[in-house]
Amino acid sequence: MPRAGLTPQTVVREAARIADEVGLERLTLAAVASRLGVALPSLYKHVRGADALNQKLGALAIAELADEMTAAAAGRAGRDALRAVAAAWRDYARRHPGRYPAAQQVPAPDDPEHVAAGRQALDAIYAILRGYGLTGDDAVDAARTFRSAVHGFVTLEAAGGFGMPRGVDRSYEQLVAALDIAFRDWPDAGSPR
Amino acid sequence: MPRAGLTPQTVVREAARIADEVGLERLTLAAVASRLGVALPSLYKHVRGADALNQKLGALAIAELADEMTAAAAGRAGRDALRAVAAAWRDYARRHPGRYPAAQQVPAPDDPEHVAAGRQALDAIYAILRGYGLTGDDAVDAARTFRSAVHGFVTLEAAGGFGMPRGVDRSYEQLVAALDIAFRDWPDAGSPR
DNA sequence: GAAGAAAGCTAATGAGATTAGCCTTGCGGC
DNA sequence: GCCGCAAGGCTAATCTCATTAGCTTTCTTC
Repeated sequence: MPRAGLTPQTVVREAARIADEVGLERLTLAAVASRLGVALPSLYKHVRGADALNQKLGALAIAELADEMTAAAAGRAGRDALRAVAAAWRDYARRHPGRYPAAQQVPAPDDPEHVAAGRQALDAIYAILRGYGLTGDDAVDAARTFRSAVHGFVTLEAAGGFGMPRGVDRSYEQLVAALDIAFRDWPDAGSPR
Repeated sequence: MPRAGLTPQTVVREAARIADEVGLERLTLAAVASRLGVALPSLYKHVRGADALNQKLGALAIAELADEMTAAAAGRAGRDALRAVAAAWRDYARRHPGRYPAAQQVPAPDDPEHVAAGRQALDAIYAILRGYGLTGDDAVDAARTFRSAVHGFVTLEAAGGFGMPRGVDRSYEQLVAALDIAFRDWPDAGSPR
């Protein structure tokens, strides 16, 4: 029998596809093995186990997300950049409902690519905030606010948490507009920086 | 041997305690049974299974959260109410790291108490927004923005997603201040209401 | 063409969820 | 007080999934 020719990468990629199809919480090693046409224990030659697969999936996802955020920000500034990155973020979460939650894991310190991808995503946000004149502690606070608002929105949306008939697209536009207003008139923390 | 004297309520409450101790994802029927001093299958006389327990846990949690939000809002208005409810929300999430994520499930339509608790939490938010003069579609958008920002923040915080040394308490204050600014100067959607 | 590492396999173990079916407790009605 | 019976708890069995151990086979390299 010829070999299946697996690599850690093919395993993680298949896991990503399955996660998007059935949801991250229903991703199992058994399903990955079945889809790749191998017996379950064979996967252990490529990944350390279910936890490690999850972490690698997170690294893949945050790298993809960071790339799309960076691309969206390219050539834009201020409110345009804010809107483009926010749209790219939500779009990624909607196209990849399984990968997206995996992307939110804290990068594993022993995986330099994971750490780098996390930093790239964060850098895309800081670049936007520079356009609003926000730096230092203000930028940290504003970046956390941006991440919170956008992440919270796409998470609640994915969970079906928005029941009212009011259009969700419209609400997201309003949320982004609210961020724009807040960033333009960023509240003074009332302490020296 | 005397009976253990379980009820659906005692089972759910013990599950809530365990979830807070070890995390919702590690909550198992086996652990609940063990803590209650019964065999695992005995639980099925009180809850339909693991999924149902999770849903009931969500109902318990959103009811608790809604109560604390309502209490925080009592006697306050405007920015004070906003700050108090936001603080109560984050506080609940920190005190109950296992219950909190369960509280985010969409209420089961066949559980009237669950639905009512969800509505109560939402009403607490609408009450705040009325203080800012936000009603109708604006209130829907603003409520989604508030939920997104606060839920996103506490979720990222719980996941350890804020790595920078900047104090997280301070960032939360700034997020709430940003919401205050946005609500006071709510962006016009540019369409008739 | 042989050696050896790498990749796959089967078998075994163990946690957890679920279902079926038994046994007993303890309450309500007499 | 006692009887009946519903409800609560149990054991046993089955299933899925994760993990480890150890065997076999396939490539690759010299």
